[in-house]
Amino acid sequence: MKTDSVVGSGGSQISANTYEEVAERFRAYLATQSLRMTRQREELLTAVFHAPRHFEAEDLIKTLRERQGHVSRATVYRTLSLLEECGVLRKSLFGHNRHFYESVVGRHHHDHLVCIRCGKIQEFEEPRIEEMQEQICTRYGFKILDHVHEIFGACENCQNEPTEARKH
Amino acid sequence: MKTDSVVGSGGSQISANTYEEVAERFRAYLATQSLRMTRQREELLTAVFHAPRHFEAEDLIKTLRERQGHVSRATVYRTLSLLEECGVLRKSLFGHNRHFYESVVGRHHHDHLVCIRCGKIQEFEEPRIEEMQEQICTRYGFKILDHVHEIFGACENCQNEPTEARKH
DNA sequence: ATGGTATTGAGACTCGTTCTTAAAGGAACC
DNA sequence: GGTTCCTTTAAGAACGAGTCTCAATACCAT
Repeated sequence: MKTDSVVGSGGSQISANTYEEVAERFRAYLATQSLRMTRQREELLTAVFHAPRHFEAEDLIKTLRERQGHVSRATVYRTLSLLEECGVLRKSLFGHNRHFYESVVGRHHHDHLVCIRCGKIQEFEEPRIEEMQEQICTRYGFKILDHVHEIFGACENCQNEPTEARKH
Repeated sequence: MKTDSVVGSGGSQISANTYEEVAERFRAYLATQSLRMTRQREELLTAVFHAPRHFEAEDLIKTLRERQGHVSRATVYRTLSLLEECGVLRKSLFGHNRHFYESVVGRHHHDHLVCIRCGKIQEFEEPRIEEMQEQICTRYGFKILDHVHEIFGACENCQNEPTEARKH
């Protein structure tokens, strides 16, 4: 996996890599699994490439529905999983229940500060935390496959807004 | 919130605090919200107190169903949220979708290594990570309310098991 | 072009969770 | 104790995200 090229923080497109590079990686992965490149998978890849930095599965479904080339819900979910498996996408938490995806090709690993009021997502990078994670896993003989590290709270703008009262 | 008494790692009961202390905290919270202590809420609290360290909402529903004092599903979820709000319970991730709860009264903050094969949960404490989190939030003017830091992977025992092949 | 897979769409289904509604239960006041 | 005014409850319907089923269709190596 190459993750050495870097992207400035704050952009809204997914990656510094070209569509062709990403498509190539996907195609290669499909080949290793004896899976095929189809019209739907290609269309999805394009949609993902043009999606905002952080998007939810339903967004993608909606986007694809609006175009002529319809792709079914099941296929969207199936393909998102494939893209996750081959390291093109990463799935994160948007609040305690919802998920969002983001493209990771050509980007450094990072985690998120999620504002629970306005939904804003701020990325952060902290290699020292990653390193400590590794140490912890070593300590317990645990083989790390994946992790979720999301911080929920209020972004600068939302801290001043009044809080809602409990509704009975 | 007092969280200064400590509990050894590995026990299966939830906390060093007595039931009365926890009940008192809950009652106090209810009072501040003009909510009432009811038979159901009391029964749930007892069930939570006797639940294993990490449990899911459905476990609790099942447990309560087996006793005479039945509590409805909706009430269980409502009460779990209340217990979370008042700092008695914490909700964490058990795999990318499922949730589990654990009691936090009288316990140090910790996070989890979750084995995705056998489901074993290993707790870990790393104050330096927490501290860095704080720093990051300060850097972005973010007010942290909550965080999720779960590491998924294979525990020592499960690392040797063969992996399953893709099913088409 | 053929054949053997892989893939797809549509909708049924699951699962965890929340909502709705009428009925029952507290609490405060008389 | 009775009245009044909430709050709470149970049961099941509803919800939303995601998965499964399966017959029809698309790939692609030959």
